[in-house]
Formats: sequence, C-alpha cells, structure tokens
Amino acid sequence: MSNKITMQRVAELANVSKATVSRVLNGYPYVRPAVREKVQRIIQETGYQPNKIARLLASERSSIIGLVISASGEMVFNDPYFPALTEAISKSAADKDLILSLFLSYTEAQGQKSLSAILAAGLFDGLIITADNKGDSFIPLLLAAEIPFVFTGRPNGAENVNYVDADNVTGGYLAAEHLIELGYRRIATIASDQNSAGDDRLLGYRQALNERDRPYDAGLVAFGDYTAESAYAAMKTLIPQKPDAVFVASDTMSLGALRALREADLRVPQDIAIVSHDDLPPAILADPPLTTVRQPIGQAGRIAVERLAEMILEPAPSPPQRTINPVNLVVRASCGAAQSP
Amino acid sequence: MSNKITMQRVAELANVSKATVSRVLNGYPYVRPAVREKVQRIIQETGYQPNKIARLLASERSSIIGLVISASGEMVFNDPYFPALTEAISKSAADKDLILSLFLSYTEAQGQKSLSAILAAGLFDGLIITADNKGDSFIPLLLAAEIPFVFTGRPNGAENVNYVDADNVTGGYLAAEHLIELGYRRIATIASDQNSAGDDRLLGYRQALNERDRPYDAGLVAFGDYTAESAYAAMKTLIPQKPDAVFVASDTMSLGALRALREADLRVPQDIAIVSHDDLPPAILADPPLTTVRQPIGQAGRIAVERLAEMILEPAPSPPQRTINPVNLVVRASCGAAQSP
DNA sequence: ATAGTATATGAAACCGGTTTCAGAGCCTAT
DNA sequence: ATAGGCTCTGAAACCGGTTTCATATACTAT
Repeated sequence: MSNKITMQRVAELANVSKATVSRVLNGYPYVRPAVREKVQRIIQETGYQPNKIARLLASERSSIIGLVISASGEMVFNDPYFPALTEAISKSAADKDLILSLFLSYTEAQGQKSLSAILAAGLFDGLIITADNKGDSFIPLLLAAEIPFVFTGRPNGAENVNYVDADNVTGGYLAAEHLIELGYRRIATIASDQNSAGDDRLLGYRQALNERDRPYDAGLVAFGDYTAESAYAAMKTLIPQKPDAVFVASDTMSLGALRALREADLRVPQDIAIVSHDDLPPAILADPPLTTVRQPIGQAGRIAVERLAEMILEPAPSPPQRTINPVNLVVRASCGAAQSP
Repeated sequence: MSNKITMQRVAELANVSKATVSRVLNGYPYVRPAVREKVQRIIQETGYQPNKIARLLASERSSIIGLVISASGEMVFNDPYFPALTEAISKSAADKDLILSLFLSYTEAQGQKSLSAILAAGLFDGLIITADNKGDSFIPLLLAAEIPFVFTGRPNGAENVNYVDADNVTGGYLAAEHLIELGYRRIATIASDQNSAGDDRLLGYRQALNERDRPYDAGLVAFGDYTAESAYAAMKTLIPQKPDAVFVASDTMSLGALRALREADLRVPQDIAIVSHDDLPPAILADPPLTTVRQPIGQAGRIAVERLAEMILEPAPSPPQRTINPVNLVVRASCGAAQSP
C-alpha cells in the first residue's frame, strides 16, 4: 500500500505512546494542549492517515453501509427508480462519511444468499434494503443479525421495522382524482401487485373512484411488473375495454403503455389520457410529456441514510421509525389538462 | 454482531490450533485429510464465517473494490449509461466474491478529494474509474498510491493505464455510413467534447463522410454534454441548417433532440432521420424507436472487473492492458431504413 | 500538611484472523 | 541403522489500530 507511516511511527516522532496519538485522533479528553498540538503537527507533516481496517477491527465499527437492491427482472437498473435512489443514498452517505457498498440481486434465493453472506462477513455497520415482494423474507435474517437496517419502501408483512416510504395511496388517489376532475369517464389503471407501493397506488385509485360513486370495474384494471414490456402487454388488454384515461403506476410502465397506444393509433391525450407515477427523467422526455405523481426519491434516500446513521451511533436499539413522504401531482401534457376533453 | 463464533472457538471444538483452521479455510496443503474433514464439519455445524475485517487486517487484502464515477451535472445517473455500467460491474464483482463500493462525484475537485480519501483509507484492493474529461487528473494519484485500477472508457491524456473502451470511432463511422447509404444528403451530428468517447464518435462520423467525399460542414455539427437538455438546445441550433439526418452521440441526447424536433413539427424519420448511440433502454422505448449503435456495456463492466481481479492477485504489476470492445448498428425506425427516403 | 480527586500518560491486552518458524513423525535412500 | 527430506501441526509473532488499567502528577479541600 501507499501509506507506510503507522500510528506507532507517529507516536515515536511525537515522543508519546500510541494511546496518546489515538486520543488525539479521536478527540478524546485528557491530553495536554501542548501534546495535542505536537501530535497534530506530526500528523500534518507526515500526512498520516489511520488505517481504516485496523481501526475497524479494534473498534468494531467500519463506517461502511450496504445497499441491498433485490428486484426481479433482467436488470434492476432498467427502471430509473433504483438508480435515482442509489444516487441519493450515495450522496447522503458521502456527506456522512459513510462508505456505500452496493448489492444487486435478481431472485429471492439469490438475495437471501447474498444477505446471509453480507451479514456473516460482519463488515457493515448498517444496511439499507429496498422493499419489494421479497423484502419481508429478509427481515428475520436482519433481526437475528442485530444489525441496524432501514427499508426504503414499506416491506410487506412485518411492519415493525424502520422504513421510509412514499405516500403511495395518495399518489394513486391524486392521479385518479385528477382524471375524474378532467371529466374522463372510463378510467383504467395499469397497476402492480409486485410490492406494497403497487398495492397502495391501486388502493388510492379505488378510493378516488369510490368517493365519486364510480363503480369499480375490474375490466379496467390490468397488472404489470414495473417493466415497460409488461405495461405494453397490459395496455393491449385494456384497449378493447375502450378506456378514455389510464393511471399507470410507474413512469417506466407508462413508456410501455405509450408504445401500445401508438401501435393502436390512439393519440395521447386526445383519444386516451395518461397519468403516471414517479416523475423520473423519462416522464418529461416522453411524447407527450407525462402528467405524473412525483415522489421525492432524493429525500427518501437522505432520510434512510440519516436514520441509519442515527441507529449506528445509538448504544441501544430504539423503536422503529416510519416515514411517509408526501407526493404531489405534476401536470404536463399527457392528461389533456391543457385542452381538457 | 451476529456471529459470535471465532476461529479460536472452531479450533477448540476441533481440537486443533487456529493455524490449522486457517489452513483448512484457505485450502492450503499440509493438513491430514481426516483433520481437514473434521474442521470442515465443525465449520459446517457451527455456521462459522470468518470475520472479513480480521482477515483483511492480517492479509492486507479486503476483497473490496471501489467504483468511482465522476461526471459533471446534477445527477450522474440521469444518463442510463452509468446505471447500466454499475449494474454490470456489480454483477461481475459478486461473481468474483468482491464487494463493490460506489463513489459518485460531481466536480473535479470533489472527485479528487474523494479519491484521496479512498486511497488513504487503504481499504480497497482495487478501483474502477469511469473516464470522462476529468479522468486523467486522477491518474497521478492512482499511480502514486500503487493501487490496481482500471478505467472504463479511455482517459484523456495518459494512455499508459489499463482501460476498457468501446470502439467509438467505428460507432460514429457506422452511424454516418448508414445514413449516407440511406441516401441522406445533409447529415448533421450532435456530438460531445466532454470525453474521449465523444471525440471518437465525431471522428468516426467525419471519417465516413470524408471517405464518401462529403465535405465537412461545421454548421452541421453541434455539441451537447450528454444531457437531454443540452441536445435539445443543440438540435434547435441545427434545425435552421435544414439537415435531413442527424447522428446523435448518445441515446439520452437523442431524447432531447426528439423533443426539439417535435416542437418544430418535424417528423422522424420522414422529415429528419436519427441514428443514435449506446442502445440503452430508452432507445427502444422512444417514439420512434431509435436506430442506434450498440456498445456492449455489460461486457465492458465484466472485463474491467476481471482485469482488476487479475491485477489484484498478481504479485508484481504487469503491463497495462487495453481492450476495445466492438460496436454494432441496431436498425430500428428512426433512420427510416424501413421506408427509405 | 494530607488526604482525595481530576488530569495526563504509557504499557499492555485485545480485536480475529494470517504467517512464520520450529519441531515431531514418518518415509525413503544409502 | 542413519541421514535427509517430506508431511503435519501448534506456538507465537504480527497486522495497526482501540481500550483498559495502573501510575504519576497537579490541583483542590480539609
């Protein structure tokens, strides 16, 4: 390695013991100002950097956190949601001087195996886990390992954990409400039952319809798995039902739905309106730009890291903390609000 | 931590010394088969997992590699290129039992600072660095640290390093050649001078034109910075030049260009054809689906990890290895090849 | 002056592995 | 039979920090 000077060497140069250097380094009391300054000067001059690994071994703290993303499908990062979340978490981790390690897995079995290895290695101070259909099967492992962890998204089943979620029920509600208010009559949805976010968005959609005394029409509900392809297929099954509007539960799925509509020569929003969910980059670049429910992904990432950092420092476990981030509707062209029908 | 059993404990249970357990664990010779099996059985039964940190401290090897992505702009992951590369690297790292840590930075200063901290920590066995305009300023730091590293993309300036790049010259060439062969006369390009990839693609474009005795028209060349917005602006400056085709140097930029064309009521490919570069998910979801030069990002990630893993195991540094991955043209609708003009 | 406390420091133990080294046991070749 | 060379094995040193504990000094209170 590059860095040959050790704490021992610094101690010798400063005519003190390793213990004193350690105290200075960690800002502990009981060091005479003169000595403290001298040690600091030596550290400056030599450019000494404590070896993270040795420190870790001794202190049982690594300053490394893991981000575990487990989603089905070929590529996790196909949906820009995960990159956006990863980036936010990466940024926040850097701000807090935490090193972020990334683990992607594609099946439940793989995720479990990966998580077991992660936990066994004892390398991580804490973990951020993305909740999807599989998320909950991780919880027993995590609890048994007694490692601080935070979910992004609400895991199915066990609620007794820390998580940061978006207000997906309101997301679905706002989308449907907006379409109702614009006068659409046959409002379909491409939902997902892959995770709690999908369930919640569908629930909000149903609530909005229900409150306006719109009967629930199962024929207007199709399901996708958050991929564009699945939404393309779902949209094709919906078209014969002649909806005049559709709430699509994610931007990526909206792109797939748009393609199906183009192929059916249906214009958006003239023939059919779309409200999407997430407000990720594709939303604004789509043709037409998507009216979509914005969820604050950056904020979710930040909160997750901050909460995790708290938990790492706490001597004893504190009660789980649950954060629900607000969402809001961003009106663009795909809903036809400009030239309402 | 979860894992209370130590090597000492395993040794006691097996009636051997720590040294023998270590030998078994690392597959070293000079252990009687009977003893080896017994130790392995105890390890099985207890579910013992060696503590990575202790192992690391003793062996000076962490099995952790860092991925340093340094790009300008608000969000690095806005362009799906980086997520795709990250995912590929993550997968390959997992295959090789390497832990991947992620570092994103947004300015040269931040990148340098981050890199210095990374190097000083002495935690990483090796680094993968994404080359962009700033990449080369990292090289001296990396060389001084004597840490194995591989660039993805060719860093500007210093060539005496390991890198994995795509054949971007051919990429630009294929794009322009395709448009020429389809009979377009005024072939513009939205290029980028942000990094070597942009330079190379522009070079390929010029070569193709040149070989067909098309004069180079600087008015048909505009520059972007790999964001959709920059390409939107660039396209607007090109439209008055009345190009009948345009080679856009990345898919993300193509989306921006498409938006500018829609706003100008120009149809793609009837009024103007587009050939893009990268073949990332947006290419197929765009309207129209983009004819684009595919670069094998997954392969690039895999090669980078494999090369890095090699270097980590090598006792002495070996000469730098440079890989240029082939690219190929994927024909879809945006070039008008189907209903050639 | 004297006990009692707070401050300051270093020696040594410790974290949990890997690696070196010495020595024991067993073969083979002379 | 005996030297020389393998094959095994454990004790102990080591990686580079943190932390405990004992001790020394300085400062306060009686």
